Amino acid sequence: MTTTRLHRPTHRDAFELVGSAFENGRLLTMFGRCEVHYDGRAASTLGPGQRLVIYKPDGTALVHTAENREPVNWQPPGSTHNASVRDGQLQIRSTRSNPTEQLDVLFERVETVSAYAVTDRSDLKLTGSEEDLRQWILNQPEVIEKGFHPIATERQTKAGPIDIFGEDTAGQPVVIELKRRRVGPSAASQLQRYVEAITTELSNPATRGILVAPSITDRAASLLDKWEFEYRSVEIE
Amino acid sequence: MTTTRLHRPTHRDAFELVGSAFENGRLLTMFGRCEVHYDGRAASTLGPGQRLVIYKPDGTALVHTAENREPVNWQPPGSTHNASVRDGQLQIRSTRSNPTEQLDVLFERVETVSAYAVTDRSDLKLTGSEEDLRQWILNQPEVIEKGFHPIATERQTKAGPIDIFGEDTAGQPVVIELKRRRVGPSAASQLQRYVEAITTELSNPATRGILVAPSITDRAASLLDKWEFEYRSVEIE
DNA sequence: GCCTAGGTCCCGTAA
DNA sequence: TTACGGGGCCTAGGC
Repeated sequence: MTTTRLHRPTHRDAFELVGSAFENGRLLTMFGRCEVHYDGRAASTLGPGQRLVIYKPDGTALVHTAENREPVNWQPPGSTHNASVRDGQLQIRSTRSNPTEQLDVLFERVETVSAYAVTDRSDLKLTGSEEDLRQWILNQPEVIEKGFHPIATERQTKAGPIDIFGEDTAGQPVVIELKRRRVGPSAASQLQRYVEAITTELSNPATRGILVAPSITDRAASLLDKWEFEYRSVEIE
Repeated sequence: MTTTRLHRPTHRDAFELVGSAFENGRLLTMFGRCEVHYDGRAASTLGPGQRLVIYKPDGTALVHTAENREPVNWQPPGSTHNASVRDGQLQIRSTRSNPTEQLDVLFERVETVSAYAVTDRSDLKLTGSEEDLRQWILNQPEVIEKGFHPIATERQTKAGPIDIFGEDTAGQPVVIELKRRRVGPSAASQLQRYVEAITTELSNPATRGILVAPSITDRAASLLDKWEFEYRSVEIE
């Protein structure tokens, strides 16, 4: 029996199903009128209303309204769920530690509960990431400039790892920061921190910084200008 | 009739329900074996497996597996959903423009479909945000230092808006960057950009920068040190 | 529409 | 465990 469903159950019947779903590692969906209380890194309350609530076997909890991609409340994976019936409400509490957080969903009425056994899965294959852009550039370094010679990826510095580190035809060090989409000021600052670290480490003030991205905002461009860094427009494919 | 459900429907029956749910602004959940294809800012394929798929009346689409808080695939609000039956599969395509993106969910078998009418709602009240921290500091500016005098919040500069701008007892400008949680290098760089902008704008090299957060990483601390900025540890109550 | 930064960001990876 | 940066980030608020 892979799916168990109840329509407008009593709190006690819902409680039974929910409890066994938590025990048996089922994926659980609930729809009904509820209020939600969260306390942890922040704190929130959500007054009564109809929501779709999802509990996953990995400890995730999601409270969704009819709008937006983001859940209005949630608990990350690693939490533990616990159901109880009290004061005429079905309460489901999800707790975790580090940080200590607690999410309470109080159902006044449950419209539907469904428990699914998820056995069949496969993994996502995604292309177009920053990693793909890096490989594409390493395969044709001339898109940076003629004679550019990559030496290392993820080269460690005191400021963190550099996306691509290399040398130009004059043998000067080049720090490349890659972004797969349009960049703002933070990417320019990130590049600045890396160039600063390499300049210090190599005692070579001729170290160049190049920001590689499909496009760039005005403020980011003026930061690059100030620091005498360069920009290469590179579209991902 | 607020809820309509089908268990192991034919593709044609599911198609009917899905279509009317899209038309009538219902919140739709589906569970079944499907594959998923996405193309847009990136591109991805997800092989056959059992997933929970959610379609919202605002155009949101979510594909959830049994793990993680994040959907494995999705479409943001503003997309339009369209169902069809072809090649023995129930296909639901969600498209949007700017950027142009397309999400196809191909159901090989639908275990459950549910359509919910969501009429009852209320809004989230959240506390503990950076805005709350700002108000708390404005009410007692001495937590920054004795005699600190706030002048403006969100003060505009060429580099962007400053969280809190003020003066110290010596009448020197003070730029405050607030963070509600532990900060890393990016927050220090952000502060640096603002202090730089104010220093230039006021032609006052004595401009002070203060980072206010519950805690700080070593790299962030050494950046503050280099730029001669200060740090105040402030817990959000 | 773009820009900027916050977020209970989540998430993976490396130290 | 913490630190750091990517993300199809999403979302809100300005302009």
